[in-house]
Order: sequence, then C-alpha cells, then structure tokens
Amino acid sequence: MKLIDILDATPFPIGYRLAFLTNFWREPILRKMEKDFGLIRPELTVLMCLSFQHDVHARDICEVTEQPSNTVSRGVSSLEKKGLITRSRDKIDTRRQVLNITPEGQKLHDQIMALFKAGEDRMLATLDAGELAQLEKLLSKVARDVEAWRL
Amino acid sequence: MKLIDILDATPFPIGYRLAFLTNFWREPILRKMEKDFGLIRPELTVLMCLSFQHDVHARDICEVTEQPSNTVSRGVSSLEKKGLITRSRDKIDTRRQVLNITPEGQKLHDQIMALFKAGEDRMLATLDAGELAQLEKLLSKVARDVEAWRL
DNA sequence: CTCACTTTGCTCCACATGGAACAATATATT
DNA sequence: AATATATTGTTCCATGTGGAGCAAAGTGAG
Repeated sequence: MKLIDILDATPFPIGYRLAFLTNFWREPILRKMEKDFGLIRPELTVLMCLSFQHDVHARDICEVTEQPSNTVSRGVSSLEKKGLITRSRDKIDTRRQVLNITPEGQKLHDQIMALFKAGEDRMLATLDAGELAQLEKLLSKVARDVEAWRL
Repeated sequence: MKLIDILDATPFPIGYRLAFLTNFWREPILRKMEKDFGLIRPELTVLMCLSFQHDVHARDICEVTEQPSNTVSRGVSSLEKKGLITRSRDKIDTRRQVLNITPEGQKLHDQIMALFKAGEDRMLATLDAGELAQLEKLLSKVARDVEAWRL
C-alpha cells in the first residue's frame, strides 16, 4: 500500500495532486525553518507581508492573510523580541502600531525564500520549459478565479 | 494589499500557486468536516486508508502516511469509540491489531469524499476539458517524480 | 532456556494555533 | 460634551499535534 495509490482512488484527481505536491514541497521547508531558524509559521507570514510593504498595521495582516488577530499578535511580538521587525505607535490612532521589517529580518526572509525557490526547482526539474509555462498558466487561471469558487 | 500580490512577489510562482490553491480548496472542507462531523484530520487519514484496503495494521498507516504513531493511535481509538472502524487482535502477533472500516465509517467517508469532489468541481469550473486534461497530466508527471525531489 | 534487542501501540509532555472575552482607544449619535 | 458603539491588539483557555519515552509482546543469539 502506498500513499499515491490511496490518493489515486479518490474522485478528485487534480485536488489531491495539488495537496500532495504542496505537502511534499512546503512542509519539509517549513519544518526546517522552524528547526534551524526558530521561526514559526505565523512569524513567516508577518515577515512576508512586511517584506512586501512598509508601514503595515497588524490589522492589515489579519485581513490579507485571514489569520485571527491573536495569531498575528503573537507573531508580531516574537518577531520584535528577535529584532526582526520594529513596532511603533501610530500617531493618529494610538491603538494601532506601525510595523516594519529590519535589515536582519529582511536577510532572514530572503534566506527562507531561497529555500522555497530551491525546493521548487527540485520539484519541477522533470518538466521542460514549455511544460513549466503551461503549468504556470493553468494554475494562474484557476488562482485568479479564486473569489468565484472559494467557500 | 492583497494576498495574491504578496505571493506574486515571491520567486516561486508555481509552488506558491500550488499552496494557494490547496489552502483555499482543502482547508474550508476540513474545517467543515471537523465542525459538522466531529472528525479530526488524523481520523480522516485512517478512514481513507481503511476504505482503500481491509485488514490494516496501525503501523502500516504510520508508514504510508508518514504520521507519528501517537497521532495514528489517537485516530484509531477515537474512530473505534465512534463505531466507524473495528479493532481486533492479530492472532499471530498479539501486539498488533487488525483494523477495518464499518458500514457507518464507509458511509461517512463517502460523504466527506463527496465534499472534496464538489469543491474540486467548483475550483476547476473555469477550465475547459482540454485544460483539465493538460493540468492533470502535468501535475501527475511531477507527482510521480516525487521520490526524486522530496527532501 | 535466558537475556538482549526489536517492534507495536500508548501515555505524558511541550508547543502551535484559534475562539472568546477583555482593556484601551477612537468614532458616532444625541 | 456625554454616552454608546466600533476597532485594535492582547491575554486566557481549549484543542490538535508531534517528540520522547514507556510497557507489552515478539525475535534472535549464546
């Protein structure tokens, strides 16, 4: 009995392959990140948002990533303790805090992104350039349509 | 700021789309399963294995799914309490127990599989038959190659 | 047969995560 | 201005999950 046989018996051939590939690509890297860098997943989420844009509020991260506020709150607190992001009070609305990534945070972020990139290269090594372009185009089409099908 | 914009800024266009689609397809269904049927994820894993094959040992499930033995153990115990699977001692090796799915378990399994199928149909509604075949072919090629690239 | 070693499944513990309620602050209504 | 309502971010608590180690049972070497 092999995992792939069980999954082949399911009535959702594309869905299960998506989940299968995601698990074997992403999970080992996330585990390595947790072990080697001591960074948990909500922390990476925050770090990616702050790398993308400056002067972000915690609430923005909640909305964009659809994570509960306590999870984001924990991520923000621990990242600040580690010196990977900075927190400052918003002068207009003093409930809010303005978040920014530090150079150390950016460096760590880039290292982790490189892990994902290397993993993707390994995963897709079996496809040629034409197949890569096809696959990206098809996945992109479905992803852009997300608001129409998400539950 | 939108999630898709952040993800588009990453250097792994295919990997992130795989993860993105997997999350929006699978996670709502798993949450619904937990809420409506009171079934947690390791329980579904066990149920899928037993639906696929009869007379399975807990150890087999550990190896196939690469889950730790305590997780499988919990899943098996709770499924038995619910009457969804049966447990009996192996007569040759009395440490082992032989697991089988019950009709109730099979019925619940089929209901949950139908949720995933319906979700897949919704997700892929934007693709025509040719694109569906292409996508499945490409994903399948990468998935079959998993032993070459997994970490 | 005896004792060391392996295997199977389980319990204990640590931790990541989400829901609910809370305090602090801002905004709207009268 | 005063009070009610909404928003932001936090802490408390319940739960799902994995690692380490344990007891029971089987296997093998001397």
